[in-house]
Amino acid sequence: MEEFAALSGISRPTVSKYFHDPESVRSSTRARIEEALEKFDYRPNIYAVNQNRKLTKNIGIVVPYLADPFFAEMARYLEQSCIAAGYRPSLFSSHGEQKLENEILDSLRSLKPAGVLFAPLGRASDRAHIEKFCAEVPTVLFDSNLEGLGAAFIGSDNFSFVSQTVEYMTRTGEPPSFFEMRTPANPNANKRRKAYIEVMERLGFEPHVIKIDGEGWAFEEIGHQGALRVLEKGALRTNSVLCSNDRLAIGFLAACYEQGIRVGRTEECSFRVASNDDHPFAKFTCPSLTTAAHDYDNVAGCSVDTLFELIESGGKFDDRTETLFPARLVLRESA
Amino acid sequence: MEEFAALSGISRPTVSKYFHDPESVRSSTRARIEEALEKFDYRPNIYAVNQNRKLTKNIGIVVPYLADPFFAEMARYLEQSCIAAGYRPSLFSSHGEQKLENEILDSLRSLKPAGVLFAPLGRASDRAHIEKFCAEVPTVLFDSNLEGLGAAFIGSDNFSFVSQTVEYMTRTGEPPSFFEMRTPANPNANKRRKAYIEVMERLGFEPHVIKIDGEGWAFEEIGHQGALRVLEKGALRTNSVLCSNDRLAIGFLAACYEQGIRVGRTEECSFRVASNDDHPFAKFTCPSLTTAAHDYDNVAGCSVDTLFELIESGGKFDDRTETLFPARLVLRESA
DNA sequence: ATTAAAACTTAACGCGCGTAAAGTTATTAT
DNA sequence: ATAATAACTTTACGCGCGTTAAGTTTTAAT
Repeated sequence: MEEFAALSGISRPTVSKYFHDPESVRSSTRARIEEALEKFDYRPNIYAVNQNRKLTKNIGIVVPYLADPFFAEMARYLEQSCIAAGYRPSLFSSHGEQKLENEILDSLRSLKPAGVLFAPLGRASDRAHIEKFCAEVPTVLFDSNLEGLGAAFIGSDNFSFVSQTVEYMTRTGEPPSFFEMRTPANPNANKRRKAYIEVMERLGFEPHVIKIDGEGWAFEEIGHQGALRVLEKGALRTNSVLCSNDRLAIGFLAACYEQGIRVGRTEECSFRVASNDDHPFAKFTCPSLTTAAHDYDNVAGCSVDTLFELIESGGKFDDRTETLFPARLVLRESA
Repeated sequence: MEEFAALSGISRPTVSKYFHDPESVRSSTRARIEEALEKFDYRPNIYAVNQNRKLTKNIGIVVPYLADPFFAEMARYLEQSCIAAGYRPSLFSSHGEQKLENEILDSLRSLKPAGVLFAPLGRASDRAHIEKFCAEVPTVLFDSNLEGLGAAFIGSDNFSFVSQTVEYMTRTGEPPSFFEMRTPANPNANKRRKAYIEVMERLGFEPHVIKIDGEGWAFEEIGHQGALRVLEKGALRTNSVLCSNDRLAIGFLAACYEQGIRVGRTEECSFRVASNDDHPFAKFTCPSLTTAAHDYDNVAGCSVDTLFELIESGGKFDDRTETLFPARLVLRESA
């Protein structure tokens, strides 16, 4: 930068000021710097820049499992929103591992981020570690709520998801069984089960929860295996199933197809499957998946907006807010 | 660090040495540092650490589109390999945009990475920009080859993919048409088309390439729309189709299902669909997708190994090598 | 015990930049 | 033209650490 300043004929502090905010220098100075910039194409080192600044433009984005298309899509949206707002996002995936999640948070401190958008692992998260992190770095939680942690939480209203799908299925056919993993990684899954039971009881039906075994993040495979077992045992009480999430449903549909069971809402079908999330590929399952869609835009948009507010208000909110967006029922062919 | 050194009773340079390599200090010193470490839990700032070091442990990983499960899976493997080797990976997605790809490379310089694993956009890449970057930073290209750029290229042998699928399909049924995007983003697509034509001619069949319209990375949707049009027009010469990649095939299968066309290799099916890639979800399509699988492990493993060699040999190879791994034909139900 | 080597400490500089203070020049207002 | 700002330059220090050189202590070898 010293060199570049000399070449442009401007002092280094002024050049530094220019890079912080081009509008903060006189237009004639700006012109000279930009002229030199074209000739020598210098760029400040973004990591050194943040070394001695209280407020950086860095934002950390942490998701639990990036190979899950839901989080990949979410991350894409969040990154682009941050860039549009003039921030520099850095994306991290915990790959489903607590150890990695902790390490990511630790190394995130070095980035001195202005704020962090954080979707925790959930059940596998190290609460104490995260609590400590949130106390030091302005953090907005999304997707998966850890009670009391972070300055705010933005997510989807699981009750809205399940009540819409259950009500739709019972209104247009038989009440569904609920298909889920025995030990779900994500707290949303628990809320969905509770919502299912509550809605079923309110409607005067007996809830029927099917819990399948399986660990990790290979939900399609777990759903597939689980569905084969359920179909084989004839463990279903009615002809309709509500899956806890779309990835399980993808596995369920594959199992039905293999078994020659026609799934759908038309007359020639013997079976109906619905789900929750509106996974990016839910439109392309066979049959296409009826599902309660996350309000992607609003959840992502509200998350970044909340973080920006948090940053502007000095990293602290008076009280922790929880914002939940309702689902939008997407009727396709499977139910 | 100054503080921490004082607290541990060891001089700062020695503490610094410890963090660089714990084995490089006497065991008694190491014990004292680690004791203090537990009491005060200090961590060096990873970005400041790299400031004044010629050789960092940072590795950049850049993929063209992270919301594509293929790249998500690849990135996961690469990240974990780097971590296992004691490096610190940073992951970036170009989100399909040249501008972003360029910016990522620019900001990657600030990281002073020991090396970069780079899957370029392909057709949309800014060759000159990448060339300049590769001249400064040790870079290994993977997945998508840009002739002459980077110290090495590791990818899959597209000819092996297509020859296996075409030969299998012709051997067990009718020769396939080839289904692809008119203007594919990725150079692999062009190689696959050429391979298809060559193999078909060698087998004595007339190649038949179906090009569908569409831009961007929403391949399922593009494949879906394209398939509907093709099926409507009856533009197929035989009852079998080879899709350029699995994501197009997922769209194709969805279209077939909607049209009531039974796809598969059994007798009651009127149609066969095969593809290339072995996308993580290819096992869960309906019917499950017969496809030529990338050798994920070897491509990813060889990419990191090559990069480590490159780093150890000072960032330069005598000549640029291109390593291609053959496909493994995965027979499932669709063909 | 003597000695050489290994490991350490102190001191100082460097990385690439932010930032504050004091002094100088340019611009705007009157 | 003059004064009051605004913007700039120079100087200097700080961030959090790597790294080197010179001197001191510890350890291992004879």
